[in-house]
Amino acid sequence: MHIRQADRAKNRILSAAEALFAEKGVAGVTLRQITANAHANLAAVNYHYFDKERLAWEIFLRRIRPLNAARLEALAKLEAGCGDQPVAFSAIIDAFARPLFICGSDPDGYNAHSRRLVGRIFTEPLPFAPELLGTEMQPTMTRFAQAIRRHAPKSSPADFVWRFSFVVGAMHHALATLHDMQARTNGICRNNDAEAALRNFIAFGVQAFT
Amino acid sequence: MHIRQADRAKNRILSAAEALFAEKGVAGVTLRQITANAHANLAAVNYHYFDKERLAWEIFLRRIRPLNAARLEALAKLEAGCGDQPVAFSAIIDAFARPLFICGSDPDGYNAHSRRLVGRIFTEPLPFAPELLGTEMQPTMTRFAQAIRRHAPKSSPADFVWRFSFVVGAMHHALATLHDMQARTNGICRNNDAEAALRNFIAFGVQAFT
DNA sequence: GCTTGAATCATACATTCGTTTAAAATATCC
DNA sequence: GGATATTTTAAACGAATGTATGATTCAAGC
Repeated sequence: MHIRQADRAKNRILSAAEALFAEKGVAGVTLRQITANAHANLAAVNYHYFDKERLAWEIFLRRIRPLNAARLEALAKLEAGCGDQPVAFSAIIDAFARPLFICGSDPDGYNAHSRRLVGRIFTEPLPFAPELLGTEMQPTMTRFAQAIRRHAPKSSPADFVWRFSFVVGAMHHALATLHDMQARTNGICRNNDAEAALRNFIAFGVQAFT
Repeated sequence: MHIRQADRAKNRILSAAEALFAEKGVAGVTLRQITANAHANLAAVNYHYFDKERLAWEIFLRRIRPLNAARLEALAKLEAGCGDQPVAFSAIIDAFARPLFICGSDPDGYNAHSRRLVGRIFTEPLPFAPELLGTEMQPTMTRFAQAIRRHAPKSSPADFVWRFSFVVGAMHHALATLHDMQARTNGICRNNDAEAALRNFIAFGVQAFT
């Protein structure tokens, strides 16, 4: 039943637009490019997503929401799992970063383009960026900031916040540039090597807070 | 002599466009917005800069070129200054970051918008981005990577390259989001506090490589 | 098989985009 | 101060943009 031909175009548009937005930014992509890559009609975007802005909103939300849910769930499971004994610090960083580099339980085609898209979130200039960051990202950020601060050597609030910001920046920059690592490292790193990125980032993040 | 009224519009366009590009990205800004903010005529952009792309090119180059020159000069002076004794490691990170956060000898109106613009360089999707990064950024990057690697405990080439990439990412993310720190740190940090950002980043960078 | 609702399609709309033109204004130099 | 070069201006251009329209095709239920 219901291998609906109906939502095929709708989903093709979602994938094509995600890839294009990740490469060129939302403002740098036209609906005609999207529908051409998706092998769909121009009017299909407005039919299925009302307008370009809501399409972008849905694309970002489709990734951010399950990602942050996975991060919070991993952190909760972590803190609940080991009773009163302190949580392994690297496990917190892992819970923070792994869903961004390697998709967890909610694949839905999470790929290199998705990573690059998520890496754009903080710098992509969108009308709904403040709301998106405020409602979807900020709670997870403060939640992890608290967890990290609890398990790391104390420093002044300002020092800690700066450090946290740097670590987040390193992570998102890595996501946004993972597709181009080979050229920028003179061939030492491979492109889109998410496993290596995650492994190295965890070590990096652990050290940053200790 | 020659306080030319002539290039006033030319310079006003440069400043207005830099601020707008920093906020909304190149693709998200129209020539009409630029010329309106610059109190100049629409045709002035094409007259003084030929087209929008060359305007963007000049804007990025105006910042990157003196910045990288200042960084390389600071590093050279550092290595020449202390004979055979090892260079203070924090001084290398300082030479790397200071020209980005606080303008050195080549002000020319370097300000909060300039920082945000420079912070965009790695993620801004421009036709000339590969060339810009390759010819202007890459040499400085490899030069500092060598200097850092020489004065830091040895690690495998891959590990070091990952770490270097993370540090660069942290730096550029900080530049790109410095304007919005107060909201994202629940009021702990001030907006556009470049001195605090630099101070904290140096400590962060030193630790990342030791 | 026919009807109904949804999806796709070709096409056109009104704006807005970057760019061009040519005249008006301004600065520069002898 | 008048000739010359440079800059600014208003107006318009074609092309490209997001969106809307109405017909057509498709899938499903009775």
